[in-house]
Amino acid sequence: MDRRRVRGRGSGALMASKVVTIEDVALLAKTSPSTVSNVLNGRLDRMRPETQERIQRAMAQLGYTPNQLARQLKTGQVPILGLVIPSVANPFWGAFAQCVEEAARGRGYQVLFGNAGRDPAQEERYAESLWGYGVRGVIFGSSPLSLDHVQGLVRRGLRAVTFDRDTRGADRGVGVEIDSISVDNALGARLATEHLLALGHRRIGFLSGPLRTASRLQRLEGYRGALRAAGLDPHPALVWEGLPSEGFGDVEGAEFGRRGARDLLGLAEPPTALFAINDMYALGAYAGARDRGLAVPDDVSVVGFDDIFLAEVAQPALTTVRQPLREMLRTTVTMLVDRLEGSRDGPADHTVVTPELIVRASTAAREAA
Amino acid sequence: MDRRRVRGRGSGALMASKVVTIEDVALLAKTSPSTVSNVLNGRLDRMRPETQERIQRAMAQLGYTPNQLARQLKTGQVPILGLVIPSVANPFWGAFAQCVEEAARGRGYQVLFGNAGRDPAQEERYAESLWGYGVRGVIFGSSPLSLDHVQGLVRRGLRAVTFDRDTRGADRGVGVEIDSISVDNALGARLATEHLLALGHRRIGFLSGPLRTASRLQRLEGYRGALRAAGLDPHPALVWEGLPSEGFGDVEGAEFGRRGARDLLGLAEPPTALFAINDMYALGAYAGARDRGLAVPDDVSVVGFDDIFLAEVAQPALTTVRQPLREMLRTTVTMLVDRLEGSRDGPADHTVVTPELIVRASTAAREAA
DNA sequence: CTGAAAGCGCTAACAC
DNA sequence: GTGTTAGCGCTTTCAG
Repeated sequence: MDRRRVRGRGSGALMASKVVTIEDVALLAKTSPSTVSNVLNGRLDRMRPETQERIQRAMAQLGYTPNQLARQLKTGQVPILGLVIPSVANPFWGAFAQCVEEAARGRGYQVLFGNAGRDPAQEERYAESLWGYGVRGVIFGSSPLSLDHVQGLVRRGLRAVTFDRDTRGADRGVGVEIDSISVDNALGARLATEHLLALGHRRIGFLSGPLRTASRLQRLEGYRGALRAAGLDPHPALVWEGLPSEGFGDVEGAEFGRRGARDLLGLAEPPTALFAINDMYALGAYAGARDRGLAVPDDVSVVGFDDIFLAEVAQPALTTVRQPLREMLRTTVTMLVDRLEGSRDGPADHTVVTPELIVRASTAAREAA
Repeated sequence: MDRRRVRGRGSGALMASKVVTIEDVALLAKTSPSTVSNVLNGRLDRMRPETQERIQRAMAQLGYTPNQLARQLKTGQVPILGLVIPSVANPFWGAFAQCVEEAARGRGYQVLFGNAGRDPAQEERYAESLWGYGVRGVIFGSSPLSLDHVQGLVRRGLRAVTFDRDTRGADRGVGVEIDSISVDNALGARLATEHLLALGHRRIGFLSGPLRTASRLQRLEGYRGALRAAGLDPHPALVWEGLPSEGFGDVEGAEFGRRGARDLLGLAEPPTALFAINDMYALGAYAGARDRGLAVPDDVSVVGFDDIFLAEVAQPALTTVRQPLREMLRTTVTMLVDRLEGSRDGPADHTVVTPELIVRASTAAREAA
């Protein structure tokens, strides 16, 4: 019983907290720890119903909560999925995290997340620390181009899935197993650009932050490809990349979009339409257009990417390329958990899903002008 | 060395993962586990520099990551803060989580979050499971009116802080220690309402989801108080509460706001201004007004609450009551961590911070009509 | 300065 | 059926 004494001591002493253990329960229920453990693990067939009941009463009475730490120290891993994303403050990643959480819950897992702001060093630190907590599966949302920083962990047994990042190249290089899932970014960009082209636009701006991400590069390619296919020459001046030094603008996506739109629309020969790298940028572009005294879609058309829920509420409702987040993330979690639990094996899987253009009110035919 | 063998086995076997332990490091560095432990814990004064160096080399060579689980099994708690919020998909809570994460990181803590959708049972489940992981401090974002569901845990030693929920009453009732921090909701609502009143509005709608939260009730009171102070009689028909059965509309806040605005603006004697319970509702109200063929602010003025980053980007920019989230959460984390680490003690603290009205473009003087 | 040993709370053999 | 025991990887006295 003296185990009950206050624990914390020494400098920075952690505060006391009385902890009820399996042994306390066993004592009260007049049985042994292992039997209690058996009820914890659902092996009820190994005891008389009355024993079980006694134990359950004891647990309730003491307010017993199993110590997962101890439990997992044995099994070697915890039912937690790590989630590394640029920033939850961005509605897209917020929704992302939510979907992951729902899917994980369905499989009995919880989610430990970290904002890494797309900094590889930060991502690595997270992955390391997650590993330390017994987390054996992590999802990387929109990772930097290289995945070198997690290779070590992966080689040690970390199961990872990247979102929005086809890891096929990386795999070959180092021979590690990294599943990936992503939308067909090039196709999405092409759809968006073709839509604008069909509306008669010829000068189409590409609004993006630094192109340091696989998906962004692919979107740029899709945009260029569509332009070329239409016999147009992609003009570099119409591609706005922000200032590399300023980070990715995940939190301030809208602010970046605003600035970019303002810049692009201030050109001598301004674009009549803007394709934004994502919806936050697109929404920012609305404000940028307003700053220039231009109206969407009358003076400029705007297309986004992602179809976050704000796209529909926006004024005007945003035309955008939808990626089926919820479904994709359900798949992601399934892949990951299956790998963790050993029910899935074999080479890395690279799922690519097809995006869809959602036409709303932010795009219109080019003015006769 | 045979410890290195594959671990997983039995049904649902967890996959193998070779784990490097402190002992492996000690072996390679030709020293003892306790000395390695000492370098892990920064007690470098207890060894010769060369020993330390040997150890560090060994750790690097083996790719050693300390097992936090084991470590914390000893100390009894992990440097993780629990965060229970309605839904990260809501930009307000996303930003909230982000701020908490930043502040926590500054103190060496990570964040484990759960979406509880304001369901007390779900909140309790989270708190329980968090406790099981050794999490001893949790932040509850906008909790339900009653905190009974976590009292048990709190009595066992859980440190909690509630956001947006003054727990003074609860404290007295059960004698537990729950710190709280919130904005002065009544004042905020009053500021918003008075602003509208000053602009000449007399029929002001109150747009909210179910009033099952302390903060929402307080905002309603502030609104009513301001109306009465102006000699106006708060009309119940102008208070829109949604359908209780539909949940709080955290994810779909905007959708709720839209519906509510549509309802209110469809009344025989429609309001000329709307005070929304939060910015998401307010943004939704823009769409609702549009649905009725009304323009903001020309036909209806709209005021929000929170000042999420979208408020500024919105079209028109939203007039709103700002709560200084980042600062509040820094305080919250400080309070909590101080309690956890024993450097703060004593009775529960109830911080109430003063909100500020930010006037932007969504409010205008009432038309002569 | 360094090492040996005793647990933290739980699980999983293996006896009884 | 139920209890005993030996660790999981680490920290922490307490001896050397």
